[in-house]
Amino acid sequence: MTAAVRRGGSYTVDVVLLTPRAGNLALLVQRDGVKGSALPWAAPRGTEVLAHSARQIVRLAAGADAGWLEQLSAFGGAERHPSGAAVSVGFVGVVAAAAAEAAMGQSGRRAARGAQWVALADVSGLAPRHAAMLEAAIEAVRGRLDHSPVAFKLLPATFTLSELQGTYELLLGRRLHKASFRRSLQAAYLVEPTDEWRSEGRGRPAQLYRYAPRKRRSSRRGVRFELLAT
Amino acid sequence: MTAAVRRGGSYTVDVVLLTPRAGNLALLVQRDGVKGSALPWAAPRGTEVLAHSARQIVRLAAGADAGWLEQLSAFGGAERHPSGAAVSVGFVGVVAAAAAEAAMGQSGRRAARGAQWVALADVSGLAPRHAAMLEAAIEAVRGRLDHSPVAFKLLPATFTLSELQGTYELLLGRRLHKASFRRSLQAAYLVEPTDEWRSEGRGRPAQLYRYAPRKRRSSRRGVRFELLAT
DNA sequence: TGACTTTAGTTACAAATTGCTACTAATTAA
DNA sequence: TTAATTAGTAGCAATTTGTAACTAAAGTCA
Repeated sequence: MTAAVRRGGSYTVDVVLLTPRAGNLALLVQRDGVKGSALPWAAPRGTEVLAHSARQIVRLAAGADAGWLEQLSAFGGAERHPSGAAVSVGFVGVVAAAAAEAAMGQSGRRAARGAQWVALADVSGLAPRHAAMLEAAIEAVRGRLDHSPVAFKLLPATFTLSELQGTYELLLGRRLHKASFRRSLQAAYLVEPTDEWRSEGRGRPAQLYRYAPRKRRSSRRGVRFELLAT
Repeated sequence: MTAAVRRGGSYTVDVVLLTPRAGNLALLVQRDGVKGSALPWAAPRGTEVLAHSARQIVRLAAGADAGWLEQLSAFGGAERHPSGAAVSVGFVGVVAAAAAEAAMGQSGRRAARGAQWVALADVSGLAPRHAAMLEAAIEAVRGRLDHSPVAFKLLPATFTLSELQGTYELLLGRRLHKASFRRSLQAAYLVEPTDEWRSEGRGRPAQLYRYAPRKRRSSRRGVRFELLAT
């Protein structure tokens, strides 16, 4: 694969794949021998649709499908890629906890050899370009949280509102207020209650909801200058 | 240039460059002979920093520097590029009206031959990949208007608040309310008044302002579900 | 001159949104 | 039973937003 890149001077597609794990975010890395970790990547030939390449990389490396997958941007220049490719197209994706676990389990292992989930805090030894992609990925997830169903794709088909809020807090890296969160959620018509309840140890049982967005118009509001001094 | 792309199987960098013109947005296109229009592009060799390539393309094609320039994403797959390249990295940029005019003028022409500004409504004959880039560029500008000083870079160094609001309206494609716009602007500490006033025909003269963002913390608010049903 | 038009800029207020505290509800543990 | 723990709701003060109506300073024209 590396040889193909060098010969053709082609490009690579690389994926930052995230999953929740023990209350934190974990990243899928490939560990080959003694060398550091790397994001899963490939060097597609010809005119394949970029998103297809990315989906294929996820399937091969994680042994599961990404619930959400979106392109970041292209990375090039001085920051080096493990393959030596001049340009790399980055993608971010998320995999639900259950799917990630299943593919890694001893029994039905479908993930690639050498692939493993590592807590974000413990990630080290990435090539410069991969480190840049990881940073861009976190920022992209936070920026698109309002407009993409990222959080919902990190959860199973039914979930409690506390789990949903916890996912938002995990991705945003800050706490949210319960009442405000639910009020905003209600106004957005994004979930509908099932008639199931889950009793998880102590405390009052929580009602399960499913993601079922109803059509509505986007609210056109005035401008909001979030622009900060450089 | 096309030959180089075919031989190396390399990538291209393409730029969607916009400027205000007669109350509308205009796009910089290259018209070569009878064939349709194309966005300005290049096929950098080796490990050049992508943003540098983009800046160079702007300078050569428009004969001026972009006031703001940001990467969109990579485009590949079935949508064809004029060069036949497998992947293209798109950029969006804006040029202030004055700079764009100066470079195109008969006297000090520094823009490339065949380059011309065309009103967005009149653009036609773009290759599929370039059409996709243009669409993505408009969306990107609207999405980043709150976080990037795009509008300010479209204006001269000093401007009236009505001109600034008009620029926002042009980019967003919808009207804004005067009092609300000014209130938000004030709260963001982005501009400061000069002691100059401009009298433009009839009506009360307007005070000139300059872009001078003051440091402030980004407001951390609760979540906002802008997510719409697909 | 003085009424009218045009554009700039401000004020004021009702309506909607938000942050937050304090409550009630339903369960397990002791 | 009582305490602890988690789910969910109510209500209210504070802030933000949409909007109409105002004042201000210029030009136009009878």
